[in-house]
Amino acid sequence: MPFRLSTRGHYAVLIMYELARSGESFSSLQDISASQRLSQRYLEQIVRPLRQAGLVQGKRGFGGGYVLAREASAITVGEIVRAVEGPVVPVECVADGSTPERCPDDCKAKSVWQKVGEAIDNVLDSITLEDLVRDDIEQPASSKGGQFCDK
Amino acid sequence: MPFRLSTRGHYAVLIMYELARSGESFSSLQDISASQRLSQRYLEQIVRPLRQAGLVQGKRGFGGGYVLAREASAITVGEIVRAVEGPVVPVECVADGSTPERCPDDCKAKSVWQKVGEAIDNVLDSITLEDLVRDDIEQPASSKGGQFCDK
DNA sequence: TCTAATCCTATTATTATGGTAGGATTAGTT
DNA sequence: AACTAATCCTACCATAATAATAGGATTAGA
Repeated sequence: MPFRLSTRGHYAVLIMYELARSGESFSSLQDISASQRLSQRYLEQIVRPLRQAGLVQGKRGFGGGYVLAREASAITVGEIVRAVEGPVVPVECVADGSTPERCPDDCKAKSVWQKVGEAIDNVLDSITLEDLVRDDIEQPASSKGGQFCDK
Repeated sequence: MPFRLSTRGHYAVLIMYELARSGESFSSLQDISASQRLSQRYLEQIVRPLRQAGLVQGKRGFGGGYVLAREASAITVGEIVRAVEGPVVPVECVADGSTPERCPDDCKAKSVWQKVGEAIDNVLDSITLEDLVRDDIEQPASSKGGQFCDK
């Protein structure tokens, strides 16, 4: 189906959401993956680009884990997704490095995909981690345990 | 690269664009694929769901081909993409048949993906084939030949 | 020194993508 | 009637991306 987000982007947002809920204290991936059936090993791979992008800070050794590198209000979902998955580019010919030979300037469909990309970025950039956490407070969860999607 | 559209959706729009330009006369896939290096056999597969969705009308035999089943102004890019690729569902848990066990009701990220999906649909549904063709008339192409993207 | 944790680099199974291929059917042309 | 251009239908396949798994190195608190 079109315009799919892979599990990497999906899980990345969920990890960041958990970190935002944990506030200042370091959360281990073991804890984050424990409440769900997600592989800790897989989450390690997903966290790496988040760290490299300066969105989280890792602390090694006993008692280590991750914290948000910034306030939750200063981190958008868009930053998270792009850090893990790269830029939002629905179709090749809209990408930065796309050669004009592969897509002539007068390609009319191009503007459609550009608009789609912008619309996606707009939505993602308009939502911060704080927004996600606040919603959680406003309408308290009826079910205990994790709030992750999918497996 | 998140939120990608596959070549099927991409090519489907380009096919429909060509049919919109051809007006009432039947255009063969051979003609449409000839100006580009797209496989006619592959286009056949892409056109089928368009026909099944009632967007185009096929005519067999010598001199056959395809025409738009409706006016270009009554066909949106969204219809085309969804006919070929299925509904716009960025993440599984937002899909219609998604089981609640796989995604609890209180999943906060869910609302994000729903908003993204709606934003994409809004853009795609706001653009008709006529819009694409009209843009083409307004700024006449400097290059002759096809205006397709990618290979 | 033990252990819990982050880090780093491969490897792998599954799935989706992007086609190709073979043929059947339809219908105009000669 | 034969030929040919086209749509139709079904299956198959090679490659790439996805989604993990795995082995191990490093760090640092207890």
